[in-house]
Amino acid sequence: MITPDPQTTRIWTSLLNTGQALLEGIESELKNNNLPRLGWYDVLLEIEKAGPNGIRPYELKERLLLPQYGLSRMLGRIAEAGLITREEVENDGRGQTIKLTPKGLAIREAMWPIYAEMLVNSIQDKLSKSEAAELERILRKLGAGS
Amino acid sequence: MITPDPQTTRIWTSLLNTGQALLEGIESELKNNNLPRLGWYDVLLEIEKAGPNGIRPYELKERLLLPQYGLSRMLGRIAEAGLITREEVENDGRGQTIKLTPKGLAIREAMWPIYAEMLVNSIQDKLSKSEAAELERILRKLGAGS
DNA sequence: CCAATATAGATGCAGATGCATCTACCTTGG
DNA sequence: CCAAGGTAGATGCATCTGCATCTATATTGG
Repeated sequence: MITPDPQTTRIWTSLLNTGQALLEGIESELKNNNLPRLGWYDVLLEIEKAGPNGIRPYELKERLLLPQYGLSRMLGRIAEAGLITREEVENDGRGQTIKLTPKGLAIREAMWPIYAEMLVNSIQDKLSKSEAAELERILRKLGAGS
Repeated sequence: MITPDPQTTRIWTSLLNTGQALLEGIESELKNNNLPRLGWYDVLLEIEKAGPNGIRPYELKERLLLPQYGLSRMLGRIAEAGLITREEVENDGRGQTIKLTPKGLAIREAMWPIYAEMLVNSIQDKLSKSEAAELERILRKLGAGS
């Protein structure tokens, strides 16, 4: 039977734990500042990047690799909070166009400094330049051709 | 304002994505084989390691770093599935002792080959020995003194 | 033109998680 | 001995996720 090297197991657990710990740290900082969860950040940013014409949910889904039902409900909650609007689409009766509201933009911008500071403190400051490069390279290898 | 190096952001996203992808891969393999989720594995293994005298939930909580309420409910579900028993404790009327049933042991053992194979395929085989060592070292640095 | 099929998005249901709180029991200081 | 505080574990509530399925519209092959 195939048995992984103990090192492999250690890598696996610390990969998962490290990611989780960082995530929880960021989430908790956001919550302390009465800001939405990190998941919203990516969505808001992606909508913002799409520009004033807005973006269709299915495009968001593809770009962010979110499951369709998850995105659908998240957009519902984000819209509920007044951070986006959902408009009907001209030539496709099934679809909708998502646009950022000023409030949505403001919230996204308010999240960034907190997010950024956590990234710097928890990752950047802990690694040398060469370690960072090495880590990036190895993670890319792990992700590739899964 | 503090702004992370783009490299830092890339590391963060691929750290999270890689971990998520591996996790989903393993979970999905387990599900394909009608086996429980990975979360149960750790719990079952820890109970198994505790030996025939069983283990108290609060010890499990400490060893696995699970939130108390999460563990409590998870033990409920695992017991429901007949994989563990919960007995009263002699000298502590508040507590209970968790023991693995034969079925619990069997399930844990059935999960391992699948888990193991995924670890080998998704991590071990993708990295050279030195990359693995380097990754382990760097992850440890990231986790330390958070 | 239209039946079959595909696509966009929503939703009912079950399971899981976080948070706060609750109950029951135990320990300790006066 | 007992009141106050601590510890073990459970649970109500809201939120979130996965899965399957549903509705509505669009596209396509005959």
